[in-house]
Amino acid sequence: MNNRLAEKMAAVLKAIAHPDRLMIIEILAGGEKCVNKIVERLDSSQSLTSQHLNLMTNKGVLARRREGLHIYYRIANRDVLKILRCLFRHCRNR
Amino acid sequence: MNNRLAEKMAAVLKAIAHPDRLMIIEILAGGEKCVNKIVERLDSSQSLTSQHLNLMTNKGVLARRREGLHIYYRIANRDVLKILRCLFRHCRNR
DNA sequence: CAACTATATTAAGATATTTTAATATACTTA
DNA sequence: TAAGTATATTAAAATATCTTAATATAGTTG
Repeated sequence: MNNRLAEKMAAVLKAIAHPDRLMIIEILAGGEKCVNKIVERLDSSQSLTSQHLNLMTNKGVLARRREGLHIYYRIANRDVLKILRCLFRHCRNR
Repeated sequence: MNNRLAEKMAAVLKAIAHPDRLMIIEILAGGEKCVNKIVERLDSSQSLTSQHLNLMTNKGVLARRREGLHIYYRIANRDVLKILRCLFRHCRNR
C-alpha cells in the first residue's frame, strides 16, 4: 500500500465513519430511497441528512437521480456493503 | 443496526481512518513489530507514530506487550484485516 | 547510579468535522 | 404565476482531530 492509496482508503473510511451515515447506508442497502423517507427513518433533521447525503455522494459512496420533486439516493458501489458487513460482525460481539 | 451499534462502528472506522494508521495496520499484518521498526517504515516522527499506536490500542484495534526496552504492537483482532482487504480492493481500481 | 535507548505524554496551535438555523433552489400544481 | 413540497446550500459556532515540539518515563548497561 503506497501513500496515495492509503489516503484514498482513509478518505473512503472518513466518508462513512459517522453513525448517521452508517445508518443511511444500511437504509439504502434495501434499495434506493428519496430524502424524506431517509430523514423519517433516521430521526434527524432534513438539513443535516441532506448534508450527509451530499458528502457521501461527492465521495463516490452514493449516487442519486431526480424524479419530479423527489431525489432518490442509492449506494454507488456495493463494495461498501462488504466493508459494512465485516465491521458489523466485528462490532456486534464486543 | 441500532444507534448504539452505529456509534461503535463509527468509532472503529474513525480509529483506522487515517493514512498513517492504515499503513501501520498493514505493517503489523506481517506480524508484531516494535515501535522503532514501525517509525522507520512509516517515515514519520516517533511522537506522532506513538500517538497513532496509542489511539488504536485504546480503541481495541491493536494490542501491545513489553519486552525489555521494546514494546511490540500487534493487531488485536483480525476482523480489522478483513475490513482493510475489502477497502483495498475497492480503492485499488478507482 | 549515570548515561543511554526506546517509547509515551503533554500542551498548544492548526485544521477539519459536526451541528444548527436560516435561507435558497427546483419542481409541481392550482 | 403564486403557493406548496422536496431538497440543497450557506454561514457560523461548537467540537474533534491532527501535528509539532518539548519533555517525561521505563528499562538497560557500564
